[in-house]
Amino acid sequence: MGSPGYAAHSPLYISHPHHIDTRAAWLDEVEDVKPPRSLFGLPELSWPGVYLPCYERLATEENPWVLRMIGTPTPPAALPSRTPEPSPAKPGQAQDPRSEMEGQVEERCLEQVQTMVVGEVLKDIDTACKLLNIASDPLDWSCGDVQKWLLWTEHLYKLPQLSTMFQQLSGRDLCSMAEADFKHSSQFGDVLYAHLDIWRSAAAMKERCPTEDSKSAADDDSWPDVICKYPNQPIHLWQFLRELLLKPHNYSRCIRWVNKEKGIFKIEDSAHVARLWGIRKNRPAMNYDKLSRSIRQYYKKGIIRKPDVSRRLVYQFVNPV
DNA sequence: AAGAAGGAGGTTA
DNA sequence: TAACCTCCTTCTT
Repeated sequence: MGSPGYAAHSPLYISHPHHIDTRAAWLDEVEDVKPPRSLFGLPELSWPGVYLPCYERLATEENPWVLRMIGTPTPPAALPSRTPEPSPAKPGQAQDPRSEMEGQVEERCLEQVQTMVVGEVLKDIDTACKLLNIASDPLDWSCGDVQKWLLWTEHLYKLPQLSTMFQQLSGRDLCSMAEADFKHSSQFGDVLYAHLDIWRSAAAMKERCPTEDSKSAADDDSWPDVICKYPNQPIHLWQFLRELLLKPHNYSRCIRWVNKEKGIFKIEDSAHVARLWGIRKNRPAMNYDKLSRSIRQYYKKGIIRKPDVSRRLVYQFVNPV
């Protein structure tokens, strides 16, 4: 791994960059064990002992979907972490039917977890596509789309500036580059390659399972009708902010609900939110001064207002979700 | 210093 | 024409 602290090929890192340290520490604990990679770089499910604690560590208030997935946390002592797999029953030795059943249950649980993780990764990609107005398949990206994706990835995962190194490259050009090319391009080239790899895997998966994809898109009610029905219509700032708010496990570090029922939200990182908006609108000079001016234009229109008790960087949707 | 408020003119789809 | 974008001044935190 060329970049200290970054675990490439990990969807857990991809979706949860603020858990890098924890995950890195965890990886240190198990660095002698190298799981086989599957789709999205997930370890294969035949490797349960090390896999589960990872989700437990991700299960924070910022990752409610992980909490949903694992349900009641299993006490660490009960997890078979780093415990050798039970050895196969020797001929003539009676297999304990109870442990066999537990094994099957565990396997089913793990399959469900993997399905949900993959689903969440696909949703995250779907969200990014809609926010950026780009195709989900990197092969379809124009040079401009590549720049948008690079800028977005840089800012979302706090990577150093990478976009200047891939000027004039289309998505197809980017996909034709080997991991080594990425590594040579930048200190964080391997991280970027891992991100791209996940997008490509997702696109390949969508191609294989178009029905599942359309089903998940239909189930996702977090997008306003105006975006789903008119995908090429320009997104409004208020819609953009709302979509960031509806994806707290991705964007809570820059914008979060203070009171979702009342529609009150706080911009935690004004520069970051402005940058994301600037990427979306192809306005490199966007800053919070300009973004806030646009928000204030909503006062007269009755879309956003300041809450009754005015606070810095806190606004309120007039019509809450 | 950073943010809030709002006027005014410009740009884009 | 709407929805910003940009720049600006003045005031507040």
